[in-house]
Amino acid sequence: MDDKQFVKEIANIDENFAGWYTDVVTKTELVDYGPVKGTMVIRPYGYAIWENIQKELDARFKAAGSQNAYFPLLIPMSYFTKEAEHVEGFAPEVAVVTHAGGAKLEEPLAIRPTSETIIGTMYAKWIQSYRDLPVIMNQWCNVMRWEKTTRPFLRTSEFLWQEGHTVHATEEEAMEETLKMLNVYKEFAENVLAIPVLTGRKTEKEKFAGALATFGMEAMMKDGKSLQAGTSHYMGQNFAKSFEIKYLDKDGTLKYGYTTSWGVSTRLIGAIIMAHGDERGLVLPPKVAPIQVIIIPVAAHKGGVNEKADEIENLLKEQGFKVKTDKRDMTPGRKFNEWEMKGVPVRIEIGPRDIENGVAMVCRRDTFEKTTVKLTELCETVKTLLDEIQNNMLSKAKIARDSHIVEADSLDGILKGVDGQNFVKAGWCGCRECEDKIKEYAQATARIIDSDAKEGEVCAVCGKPAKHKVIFARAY
RNA sequence: CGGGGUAUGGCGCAGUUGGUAGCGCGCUUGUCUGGGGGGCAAGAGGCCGUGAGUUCAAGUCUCGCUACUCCGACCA
Repeated sequence: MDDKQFVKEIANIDENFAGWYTDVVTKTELVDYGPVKGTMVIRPYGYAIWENIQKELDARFKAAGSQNAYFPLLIPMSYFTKEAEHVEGFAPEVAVVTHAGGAKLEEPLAIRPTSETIIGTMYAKWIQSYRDLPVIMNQWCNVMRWEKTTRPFLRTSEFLWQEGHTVHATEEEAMEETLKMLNVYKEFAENVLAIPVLTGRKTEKEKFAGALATFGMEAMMKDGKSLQAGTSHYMGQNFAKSFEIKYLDKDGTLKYGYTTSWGVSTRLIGAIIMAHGDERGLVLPPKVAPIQVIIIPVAAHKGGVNEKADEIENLLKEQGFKVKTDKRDMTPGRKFNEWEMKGVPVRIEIGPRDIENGVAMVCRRDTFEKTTVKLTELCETVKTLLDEIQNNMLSKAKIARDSHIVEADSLDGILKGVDGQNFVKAGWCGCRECEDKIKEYAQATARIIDSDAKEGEVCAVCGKPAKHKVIFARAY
């Protein structure tokens, strides 16, 4: 399918959202498929988005007292068996190296699916005293999980992420850290990615293998499905006990630490695509867009057009904007469409007529609004426009999401809700059976525990008194 | 792991009752164009996934294999 056909076929993105997503991802040159099933090659345009995400997150982590470090890719299999729930949860999806150096290895090596085990082992060596706490480290790396079905960015065998791992002296402090990082993610998602998220505790069924509590942030995609966009786990002393992370406290007794971990991945790029994309392709929030302003010279064969475009480019670059001038020998219309598909927030068209009048055409990606701007006011306009687009994208997404949250008090109500592409808030008694019934009946899972139930509220499944109000949704 | 589908040029596809492959896009060259996916002209590019079988003859029919994909189950 060529691009022209593509645009036609995605005219109604809700019709086949998954297909729309896959096409956008490949056609905008974000990724290519790797030779190994389920792996993706992140191309420069896609990777640049990731770099922007990294930069913004890293600043936040450091402000929260975290330091970056790096731990090995290969983890001895025996490390995994130390924490029973953890190994049970991850064993099915761990890829294992059995041979190296031309011989079979004595002990198989796991390719990290997550690094709690190896980091825990190292922390145990490093931590002696309460004076060593807290330990707050983060690593940017790749991990591998052999999933059965994969989709670029959303679920790939190998993906890039950051994983923060912390150790604290007390339960309170560790829980505080868990929630603090969850809020860092929330603030980041909303202010940088322009994606509103719901945060809250996960149910037992949905929590991380080995954690005492998992908190997550869930974002609503354009088709009403939910995407888990980040998680923060409170491990209690589970891992500390398995890996002997102990410290000598002020009172002279040896105590186990309390650990947490938190992570977000390249899945966030998928979230951006599915939360903001429209029938013409990607729409990137200015704060993560690899190119914020694309300049398109029109009738460039005429004298002075390319020179003017260069002049504008340099002017904007001096102001710190990410700018590119597209001088390829193609018709302008074609370039318009291409850069729209790639989600560039602002487009500037400059041709002989404009130069004569001392103006340029400026078009914004989020609303397609096109205005004539005096060249002398261009920098100002672009600056305001980028801010406006960033804000508009968030408020648009918020309105879209809030209008798709409904309440239900029965299984049928939940089914009807998710069929209508909604998040459904419902009472839940807290038992696994009812949760499973909802999954079976409505293909919806508990995304987060929204709040404690009030007096008189009942479980939507069994009718017994509800423990919590939970957000149910179909999920990616 | 269960059920369905697909495999033909870089991409998307067509190929009739068997007769040695065609279309659109892209690509190359030239030219006119250029403010929303341009026009004209000339080109390049294919062991039809793979192994066997039926036949004078297989992209086409039969069987096996492999890969990919969709829907379930499983999961960030």
